[in-house]
Amino acid sequence: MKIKAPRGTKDLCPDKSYRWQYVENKIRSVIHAYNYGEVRTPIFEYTELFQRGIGDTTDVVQKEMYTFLDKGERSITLRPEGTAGVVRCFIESGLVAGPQPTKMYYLSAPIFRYENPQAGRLRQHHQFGVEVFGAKDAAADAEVIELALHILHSLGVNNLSLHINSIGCPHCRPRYNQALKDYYAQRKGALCKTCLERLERNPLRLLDCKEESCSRLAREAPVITDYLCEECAGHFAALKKYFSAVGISYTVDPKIVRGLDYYTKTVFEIISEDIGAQGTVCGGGRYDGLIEQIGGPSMPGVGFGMGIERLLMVMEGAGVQIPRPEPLQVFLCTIGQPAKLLAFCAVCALRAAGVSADMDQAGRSIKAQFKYADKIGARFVLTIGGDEIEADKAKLREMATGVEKEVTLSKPLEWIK
RNA sequence: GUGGGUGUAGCUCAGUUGGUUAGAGCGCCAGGUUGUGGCCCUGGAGGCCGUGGGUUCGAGUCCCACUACUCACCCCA
Repeated sequence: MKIKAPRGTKDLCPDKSYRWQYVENKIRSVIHAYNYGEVRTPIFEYTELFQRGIGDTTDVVQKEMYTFLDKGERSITLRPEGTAGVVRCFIESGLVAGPQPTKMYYLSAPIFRYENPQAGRLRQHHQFGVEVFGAKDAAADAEVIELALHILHSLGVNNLSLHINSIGCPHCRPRYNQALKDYYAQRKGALCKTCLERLERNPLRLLDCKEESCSRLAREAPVITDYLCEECAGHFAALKKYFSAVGISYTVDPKIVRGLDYYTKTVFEIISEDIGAQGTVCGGGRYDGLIEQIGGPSMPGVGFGMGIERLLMVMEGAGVQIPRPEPLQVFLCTIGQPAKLLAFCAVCALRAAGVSADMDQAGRSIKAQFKYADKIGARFVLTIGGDEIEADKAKLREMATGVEKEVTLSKPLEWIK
């Protein structure tokens, strides 16, 4: 039985990794201007962190975590999202005592969820994400969303829509939940089975149901933005003002609820229509209670996660051309052992000077060496044999044109000019 | 966890109403004059036909189970 990669995981082979590097480089170059520093936290944490942070009753914590006991009987969990670990690090490292706000990002961080894989959904995926701690103004919400859009645009992705919502805070959300329950309680007959179950536990979820009868009810249901407290309503209004000030278009979508308990006030998703059913490329929002929840001071936070795999799918769908890496500059064909020694010295010298170079290591015929050089797309090929060694001259052949020029064998750095 | 689709060579796929040693193209390796790529020609390697049962004289082909991949629900990035 062949051993295969675990279900829901993907290898990234050399013929594709340049795409990831392109995205990563672009993200770094854009975020550089935003005053964010990179943070790298462990891919596993104590399980309790996620139970406290994400919420005990969420699907993620209840059925999607990779949790196990280590040899010291500690309950460990592979991180199912990025924010909790960064918050833990923020508190533990003492950054809480530094100047605020603190702005951090993580890039291509592996994320693990035990889900059933499908298009755009894996058991291990990778996220780019940002977190801003200690900024309560809606300017921070606006900044992270603008940052996400800026990065997407810089990657050539434009056919996306921004959906925003406010889900209130611990002061106003209970009132809305009650209103929802009252509304649905009078209409139980039209609800589907699962929605009847959701009614008590998480009424917000009913708004998202795809059943025809449920979604018809949802259209007439109370809207959360009508129930926001003064502070939350003001925050939401301020966010919209920032958007219109810089010309960001959005749709207010009361159906956006998010499945992580820590969100307050602003929540948003950036959605693509082109990559199948899992269209959310970027999602996030504000989490003003989380830092305190995890044992830090009472301090607001806002951030997002962006799925790298989905991002690449969107780029592919949009036909974005990603530049391929430079092919090998020089390949050395050799005949005989003395030529190999000489070639080895030459590739060392070329590489030391920053010129990519390689030589035959398979012990092949000259013809096969040329074929190989051709297949890997080498720009130049130079052949070394007895005659060349004796004369200290060799022909450097440009493969695309077939044009050859004579070079001095002992001076490899003069070959490529 | 639930449902649909699909599993034959590294890849894309053929394989007739079940019938003898399982095929093609591409790719890989090697040759086609002794030191030269792309085109062409020749040869080679590489498959327990996803796994396990069953029906049958005989199964890649029919039946069942399992498994993997895939799409979708749920949920999310």
